[in-house]
Amino acid sequence: MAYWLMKSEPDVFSFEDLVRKTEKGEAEEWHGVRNYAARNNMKAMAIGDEAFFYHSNIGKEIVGIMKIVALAHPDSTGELNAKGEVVWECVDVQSVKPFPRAVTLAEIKATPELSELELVKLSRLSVSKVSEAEWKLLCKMGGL
DNA sequence: GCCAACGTTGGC
DNA sequence: GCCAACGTTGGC
Repeated sequence: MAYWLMKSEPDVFSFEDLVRKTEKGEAEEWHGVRNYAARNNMKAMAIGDEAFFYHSNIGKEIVGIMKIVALAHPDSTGELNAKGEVVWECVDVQSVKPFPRAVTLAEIKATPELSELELVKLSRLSVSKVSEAEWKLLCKMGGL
């Protein structure tokens, strides 16, 4: 079981949007990732892996937990290459639970134990890894 | 709105 | 295969 962190701009797709879909029994395709490192992380995901949902730009905070419900598959919004293949892939996710308290980027940066978090070190990576120790600490900071 | 970090592209 | 130019992301 691995842990991840995935970013979305909430005015495009927010955690609340994901909760609404999950309540209807639907899953969300995490489409639109156009970065190889992020794609490789998604290909490494297993069903049941959990991920933090981070609101970038607006909020800049971790707002909840989601889980991987489908392995990486071709991105339905992905462009085709010269051979007619879809280059980009993505996983499907559903919400698990919101954080009682959102954990802001400022708080994360102020926490020495989180100084190695990929969210901090590789700020432009939209799908990053989280270690088990980091995961537990962030859950605690989020009030879980 | 600016800028730093970083990925991608294209000329050589 | 190197590197400069350019585009994009995301924090401030």
